[in-house]
Amino acid sequence: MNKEDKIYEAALSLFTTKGFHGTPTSAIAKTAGVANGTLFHYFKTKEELINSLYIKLKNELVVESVDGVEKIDSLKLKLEFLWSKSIHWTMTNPKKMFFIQQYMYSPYITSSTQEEVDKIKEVYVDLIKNGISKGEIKDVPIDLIYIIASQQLFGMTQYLVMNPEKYHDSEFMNTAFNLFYDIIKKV
Amino acid sequence: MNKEDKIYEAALSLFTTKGFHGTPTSAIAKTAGVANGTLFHYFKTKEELINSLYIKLKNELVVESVDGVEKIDSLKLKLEFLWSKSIHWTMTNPKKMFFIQQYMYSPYITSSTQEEVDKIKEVYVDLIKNGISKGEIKDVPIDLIYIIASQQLFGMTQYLVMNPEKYHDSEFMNTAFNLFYDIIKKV
DNA sequence: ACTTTTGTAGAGTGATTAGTCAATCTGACA
DNA sequence: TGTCAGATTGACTAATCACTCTACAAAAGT
Repeated sequence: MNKEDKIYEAALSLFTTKGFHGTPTSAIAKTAGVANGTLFHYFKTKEELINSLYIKLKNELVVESVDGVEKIDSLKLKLEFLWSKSIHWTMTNPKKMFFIQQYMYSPYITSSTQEEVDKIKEVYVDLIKNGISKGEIKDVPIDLIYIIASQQLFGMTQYLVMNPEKYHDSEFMNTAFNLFYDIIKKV
Repeated sequence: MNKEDKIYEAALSLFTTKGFHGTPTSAIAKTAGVANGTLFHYFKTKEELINSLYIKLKNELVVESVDGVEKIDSLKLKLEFLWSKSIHWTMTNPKKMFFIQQYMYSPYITSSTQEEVDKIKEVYVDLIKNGISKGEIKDVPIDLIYIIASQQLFGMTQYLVMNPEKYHDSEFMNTAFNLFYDIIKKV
């Protein structure tokens, strides 16, 4: 693994366990197995590091979840696909999701980072718009649907991380998806 | 206002805007209008301050939301009461809710604080248990319902803080509550 | 082969910070 | 009035930290 990725990995692990202020850049460098100066070669400041990491992870989640969704026709199945892929990503990378949740609204994340990340979510917003116009999704403000759906997904992943055996209980997972789908589907 | 409360107020404001590491205790003291030493008279460490503040706010939210709910009979109305009171608290104290969301899963919050806060949520858990046994709430694990319901509430408050005019649109608020209730009610 | 760019190292530094401490103040109670 | 516990102050300190700087190594370009 190259040094940049090692730094990302070390930062992810330390930020989630000790917090931003609780992890000196020196500790990140040490954990990553690189010199102090190397860290600052790749990232101008500590803040740039956390922002880059955030963008990287958000991208990773979306890219991996979306891959293959275009082959599916029905909206419900599309949603189920995205939902379960997102959850799968979380279950294989719990730290990463934890990081996202922890820093999503933190003051270390700059507004320009937030803007960049907002672009990524377009995929989902388009899907929702489409669903609304076809009358399959409730006609409420898109922002609201989006926030609520993602919060709901976060809640579910939190539960699954705490109760991992449920993840392999397909009956449970089915109920779980419906818990998600019921909010947004038009009755 | 006494000095302890002034410190709480200053800490709330600074922590949410600058983050935990971004606010020196000296800044908290200065904003609160007290001497540096006074802060450490009331709170042994900076960490104790953030933990006390967290507990204080969580308590405030629950106490203010729950007040009066016992007079209501129907489960749905009880939930609507709690839901709208929680939202009302958030709309009148957006900073406080923001603080809670920001630090809920942060490493500065110790596990003993988390335990203390968990006790507070018993009121809600009892309500859910009751609803399940009466067949009014979906029969899924309580922890799951609780997490999902609270995440959903958080999502709604986020939306309302960003779109405050909707808070006074009673038709919207009705739809919004149903968005909440639909997840948990048995069909 | 030579030059330029990029990567890597780690000691060093100036600034900042959490927490201490000794001193003074306040007010309650005898 | 005198005593005492708690409140308040702010200067001080020991430690820490983000970031710089200089030097060298490796690659890439020409």
